[in-house]
Amino acid sequence: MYFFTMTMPDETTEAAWTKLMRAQDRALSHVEAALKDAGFPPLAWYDVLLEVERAGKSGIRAIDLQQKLLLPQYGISRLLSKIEAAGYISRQLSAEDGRSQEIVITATGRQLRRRMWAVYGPAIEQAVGCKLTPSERKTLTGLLEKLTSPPADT
Amino acid sequence: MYFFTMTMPDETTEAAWTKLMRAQDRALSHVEAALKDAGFPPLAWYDVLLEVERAGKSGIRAIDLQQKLLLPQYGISRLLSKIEAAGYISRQLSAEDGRSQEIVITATGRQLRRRMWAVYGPAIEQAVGCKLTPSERKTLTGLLEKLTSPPADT
DNA sequence: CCTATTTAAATGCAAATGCATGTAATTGGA
DNA sequence: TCCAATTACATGCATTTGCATTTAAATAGG
Repeated sequence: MYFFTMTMPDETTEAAWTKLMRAQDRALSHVEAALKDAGFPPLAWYDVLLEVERAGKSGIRAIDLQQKLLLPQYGISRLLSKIEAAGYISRQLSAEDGRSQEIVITATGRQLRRRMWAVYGPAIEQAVGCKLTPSERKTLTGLLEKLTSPPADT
Repeated sequence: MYFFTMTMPDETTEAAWTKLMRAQDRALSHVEAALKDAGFPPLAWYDVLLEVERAGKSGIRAIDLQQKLLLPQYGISRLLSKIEAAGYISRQLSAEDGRSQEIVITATGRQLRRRMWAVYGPAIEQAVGCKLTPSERKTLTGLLEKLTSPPADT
């Protein structure tokens, strides 16, 4: 038999929670704004292009993208439609699985990704890199990593 | 005369950026899901109710809420409409400034905030508190605080 | 081999969001 | 005092998102 206490957070937890929300919002806003100012599509496009580019010639299935990018199924579906319509990727039916599709990056897609990185990279540097020392960045990464660890059950 | 280098992020910066995005997404999703599962409105409602409650009898102006919560002007405007329609706050015209309104929490609003906290608190504890030691939480908070510091110009 | 279940992806519809603009009150010159 | 600029807030419209459902293909069980 178990007693389980629905423990309330202490001040250090509340503070960490709040700062996490604020810091992420700030950093993300900065990056999204930089992309938009430069006339580029949203960050999500970059993430897709990067993964699809990494997948190489054989491409990647939508469902695998979905898992990598942690987006809902309909989110990926519609995102791919837009990126395809813009000519940066192509979707071709999978030979093995008729339900599936292989997504491949196009030449202009590769180009767009590269040009976006020229804005995205410095924006990350401004939002995160230059605010912390290398050792602080490692510490931060380690602590955030712990937060991402599998949720304690129930 | 200045030379300015658009520096690219190193691996530690990229890692910190990525983890920040992931960890925040995880934590926020967990909390939002907990609230939704319990039949409560989104987190933003809580934030509003808390600030309005803190403001006490005299209330708080929409624009002050806007600054505290870092939401766009139209976001606050519509959010307040919904929360008011649900009966948790009341908006009354300001005596001093005819453009402005004083927002005050209602009894049921106070009650809702308290009931939400019973879910929100433990959810934060699960998402953040129990994953880190108190000293780690303090370190994390400090590092995130640095990220929120004013942006380096241009 | 045939049907029930599961899986991959698309989509209709309603709600939420972003952007630009509108309205009304206040402030700040000249 | 009068009018232009600013400030506080609301809202129309287009886009995006979330949810539930649909379609079509693959798999599993008998």
